[in-house]
Amino acid sequence: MLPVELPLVADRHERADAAANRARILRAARRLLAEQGVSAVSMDAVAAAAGVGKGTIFRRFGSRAGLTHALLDDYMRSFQDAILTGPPPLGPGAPAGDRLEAFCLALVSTQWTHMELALAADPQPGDPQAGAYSFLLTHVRKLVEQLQPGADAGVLALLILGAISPPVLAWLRRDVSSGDQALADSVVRLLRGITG
Amino acid sequence: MLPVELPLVADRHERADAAANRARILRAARRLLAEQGVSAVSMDAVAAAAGVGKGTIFRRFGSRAGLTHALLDDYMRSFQDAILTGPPPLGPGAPAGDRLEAFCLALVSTQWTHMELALAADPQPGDPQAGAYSFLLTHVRKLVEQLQPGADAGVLALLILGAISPPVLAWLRRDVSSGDQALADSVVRLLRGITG
DNA sequence: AGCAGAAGCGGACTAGCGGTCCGATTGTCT
DNA sequence: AGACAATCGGACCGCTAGTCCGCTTCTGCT
Repeated sequence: MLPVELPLVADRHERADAAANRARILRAARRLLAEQGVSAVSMDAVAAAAGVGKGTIFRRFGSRAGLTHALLDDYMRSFQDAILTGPPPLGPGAPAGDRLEAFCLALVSTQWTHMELALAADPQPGDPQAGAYSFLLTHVRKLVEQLQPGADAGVLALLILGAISPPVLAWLRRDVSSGDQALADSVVRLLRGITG
Repeated sequence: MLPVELPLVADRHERADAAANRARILRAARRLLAEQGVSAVSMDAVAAAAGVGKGTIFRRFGSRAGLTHALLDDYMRSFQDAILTGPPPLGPGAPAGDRLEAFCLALVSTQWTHMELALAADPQPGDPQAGAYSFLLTHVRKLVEQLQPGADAGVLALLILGAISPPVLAWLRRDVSSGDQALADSVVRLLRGITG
């Protein structure tokens, strides 16, 4: 399940104006998302902010989900790198329990930082765009397989990712007045059932 | 946080035709949801299926969220009763750990049965309609407080409910080929970090 | 350099959504 | 029976994601 070859990385021969427009679209979308929140990121709004026609966006990214996915790639790629080749405990080399804990805390932290984007990109069941998500899922499943050989690792992995999914974090940020430390403690505590 | 007085239970004097229409709307919505899935339940579709005008639905239920909430009340009410006054371990009387486990398994089972509805009613952060959800949250929080006095129970409760949230279950049903028993085992295993 | 054809572009257009509004209708109480 | 308020229906609004196609612009070849 290696890097999944995230799409749209540049066709062999992309025209210069097309490349420039893609960059402008991504920049505009990111700015809108950061400044006005997810509800402000309609395709029309992005097109207007980027100074291109709506057709251009759809030609480039296919759909709203495709654009979201492209935005996600940025920091997901570095997250994947940290897991696959970075230093322990996030990267290889540490015991599975430590890696699982580090992974969950890092994912929480990343999603917390990019909350608006994480919410927008939260994959719905059946979403064929779920490539990045399935990378996370596979990683967790492998760690759980080592930690709990008798369990159904696929199911457990899904439960774990659900516990720290973007909607949950968004609820937390809104309605629960707890520090980051309380959140980290809680995640670790919940994982103790798995990490042993 | 008692039963939250679920709304729309019948005004003091509701005209007979209005009551009949409300029943027809709910019946039609339930049928559409079961037969065609959540994406088929637009307000226009419900109106057509119920044989009433769209205005009637909005007069009755206020909004799409209100209608969803009304649909939810049905089985949520009995679920609340089972928790507040039913026999242990779901109801009062059993140790907190057993109650938490029983609660989670029962919630999974209920949502599994009413998957389409549960998905449609899954509250978004900041949703003022989240009354039924906040009942569940409070219940879990209280149990966690007993089990883990040192922890931030509010945060943990949210994480636990996130792990068995409707989107997670929907993913499971779609993409993971595991029996119900594997799911129950996994839930119990994850909770072991909390139940001790 | 110039040209031809492909690639890209923009924005009018469509279908469908949740939600509003108000003239016409209907039930209810006296 | 009659009057009045509650209720109804569906046209209408603003908005969305996504499509389509005539026009423009870039680029590789000669």
